[in-house]
Amino acid sequence: MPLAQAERVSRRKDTDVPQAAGQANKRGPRSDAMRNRARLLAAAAELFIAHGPDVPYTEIAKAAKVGVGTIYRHFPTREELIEAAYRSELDAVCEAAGDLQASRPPEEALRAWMDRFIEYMTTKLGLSDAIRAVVASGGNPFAQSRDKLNVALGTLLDAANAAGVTRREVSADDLLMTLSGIAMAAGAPDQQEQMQRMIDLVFEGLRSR
Amino acid sequence: MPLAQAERVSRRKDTDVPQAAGQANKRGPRSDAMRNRARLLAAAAELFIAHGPDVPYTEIAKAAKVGVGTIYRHFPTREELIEAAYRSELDAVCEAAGDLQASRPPEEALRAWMDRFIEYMTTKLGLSDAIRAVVASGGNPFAQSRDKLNVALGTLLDAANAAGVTRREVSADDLLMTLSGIAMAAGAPDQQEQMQRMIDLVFEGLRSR
DNA sequence: AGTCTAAACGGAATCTATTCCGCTTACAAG
DNA sequence: CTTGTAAGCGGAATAGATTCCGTTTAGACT
Repeated sequence: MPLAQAERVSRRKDTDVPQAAGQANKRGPRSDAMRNRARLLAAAAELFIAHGPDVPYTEIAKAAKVGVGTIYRHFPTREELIEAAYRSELDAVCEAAGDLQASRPPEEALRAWMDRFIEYMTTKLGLSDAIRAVVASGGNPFAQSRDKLNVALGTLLDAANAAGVTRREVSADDLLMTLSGIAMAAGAPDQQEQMQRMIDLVFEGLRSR
Repeated sequence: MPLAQAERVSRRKDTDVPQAAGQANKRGPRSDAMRNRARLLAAAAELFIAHGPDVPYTEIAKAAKVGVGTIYRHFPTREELIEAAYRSELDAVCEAAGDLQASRPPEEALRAWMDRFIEYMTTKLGLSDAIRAVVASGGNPFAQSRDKLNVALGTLLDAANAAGVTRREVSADDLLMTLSGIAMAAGAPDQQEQMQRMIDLVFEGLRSR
């Protein structure tokens, strides 16, 4: 049972290093490591599009000209790899928040973004059982992206709050997780109808009365 | 990519057989098959409790004195096996609906059952990433159980509707799926707090205004 | 009792995931 | 320009999942 998974050290300065605190941290990632990571990402993105998210690691490794071990080193789980490969699209979802906010009334903008997010989840991530499992599995669903998403959604939510259409008690993160849940539970992009109804349900719960 | 999964024929009379309709159906399952299935279930339940939901198939097969092939024949996915093994507990959840309804006002009963259901999901199913994935993945989350759950929840929902505390538009199945989603998204039985807030959110959406 | 057929079986064969570790290399310090 | 060393690497080895197919058997029919 792979409960505790290894964590790569990132280059952030003040991560919880066991030793003394506040010391300038070790060394950055090596250049070849960065090269490999980039090549891996490129190869993976290509293969995912071509053959779905279940392509064997050996294939990806071969395409990227690295050993399988290297994949695991950079992306301990398949989902992290998938997430990273799709990161740019997720970013687009986040950016959409700004546009929506600028072009529509708060309530509508919020709702539209919710739909957009779910669409992303079901389309891109929905392809894979595995990724659902991980998005689901506790801790840090979309790792780095979660923060960004929270900011995006938070903005919309604040606006809606300010406009008095939603209850302030609901946090962006709770809403985000609930939406993820819906995406996962509803499954494939069919189920469209049920999914809409589920979002409606949540949206209703969000609304101030 | 294991998208379309084989389906066993059940002994129900009028399942969607491709051939001519309304004809008395083929033959029932063979006696040895039923024996094996029962033994498999018993062995699996025991091993799941003892070693978690990830016990290798070979172990289960050995314990049940069958070949691995037989496991796959009866339960094409690990999750179906797990679900079947835990069926009785799920039934208990369904039955709880009756008790709750008898002992509490509709709104409270409904809410309590929602909590109960989530508890089941996170406790029993929450153990395994894999099962979340499948519960999630499209089609028929908990197969046969889904019906039973819908009936149970439906009863409570009807009562709440009758009492005027909830909006009639929300169907039991939509609610059920939304709850599953929450259970999956929230992950482990920690996250308790966030989960409660998410349920609150949905419950609020359910309430008539 | 004997025969026939579809259902069911088992487990070897195959495929993929994941770990592990000895070798290689970037790069900082001297 | 050396050299020391931790970071990084590859891929063989291991372990488990899943498929496949030749063999066995329940049970219907005679």
